[in-house]
Amino acid sequence: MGRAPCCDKANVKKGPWSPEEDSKLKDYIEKHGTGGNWIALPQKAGLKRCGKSCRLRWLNYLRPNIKHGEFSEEEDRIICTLYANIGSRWSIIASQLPGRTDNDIKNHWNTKLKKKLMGLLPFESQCHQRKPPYHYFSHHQNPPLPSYYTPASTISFTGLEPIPLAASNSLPFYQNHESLVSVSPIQQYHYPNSLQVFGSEVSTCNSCDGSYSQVKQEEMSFQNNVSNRFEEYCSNNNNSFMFSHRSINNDGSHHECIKQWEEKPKGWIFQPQTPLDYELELIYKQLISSNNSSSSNNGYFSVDENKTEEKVMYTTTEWN
DNA sequence: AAGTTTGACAACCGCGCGGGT
DNA sequence: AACCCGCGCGGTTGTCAAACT
Repeated sequence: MGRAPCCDKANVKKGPWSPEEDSKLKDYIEKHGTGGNWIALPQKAGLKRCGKSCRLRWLNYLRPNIKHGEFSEEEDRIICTLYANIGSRWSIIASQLPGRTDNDIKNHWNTKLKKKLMGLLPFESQCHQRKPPYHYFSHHQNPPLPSYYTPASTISFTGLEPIPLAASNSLPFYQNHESLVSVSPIQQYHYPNSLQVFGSEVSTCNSCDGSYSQVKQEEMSFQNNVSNRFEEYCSNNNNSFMFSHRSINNDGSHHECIKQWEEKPKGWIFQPQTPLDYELELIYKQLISSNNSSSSNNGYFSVDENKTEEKVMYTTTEWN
């Protein structure tokens, strides 16, 4: 037997609140208070609403000193710091931000801050979670991704052309006629003086058939080509970067390769520039840390456990 | 201009906790 | 100790407007 409903669902109004309902609720509470009983309140206030609905409306919208509108950089920073430490305890986080409600913060996190964080995650982690960080494209000439990243099913490296970027200090992108390799600058922080190249999430490689050797050669050639371009870039920018990647063969073994995006996404770049960006980077590091200590869901983001091996490989490889 | 997609926000739902009996 | 019940929380869904195609 389930729990008895808190109200008669058939006789309560649902959906958006009208100004009249807001007025009734506000007037009643200002005169009489909540009386410590939300269930009984709607009837007393003359509202055809569930008590829980009234409570939510009051707490999130009608009560005095509620702050609406844009979150400040400082508020974002506090949210990120607290989230990194305690996770999605929205009520606790809200208690540190006067005028903000837990619902408000939760929505803000889900619609903005989390997406920003997702822009810092390695590609493999992003593939199973959220949409690409579209807003980071605005700084560059590269057009946005047309849709979700999709796994590459073929590998064909015949050419390699750098993709010009608007910002002269941005890291380069490289592509051949079917694939594109991007660089994840965030790795620079997780592994000092190192970077990794990453592409599609494909976990098996069709280079495992009879033509393996040839494709492997092309892969290595492509990788070397990118490597050379990269070293050139790095030496021009006084940095020392290395990159690599592995694919999982059909038999479960690994081999080194550069991954690709089949739909020719033009890549994205994120470089920390503000205190908030560094807060997000902190969360990113903690995610990596928790990924290393446990192969299961870290509690912040759901991660496909089938990808754990690859994910850990990314985060434990030493680059010198 | 119309249809579709995306983003932001509001609201709902179900569960666990804790106080009262 | 066991049960009931309301509250609060976090996850999820719904709605609507703006942006995009």
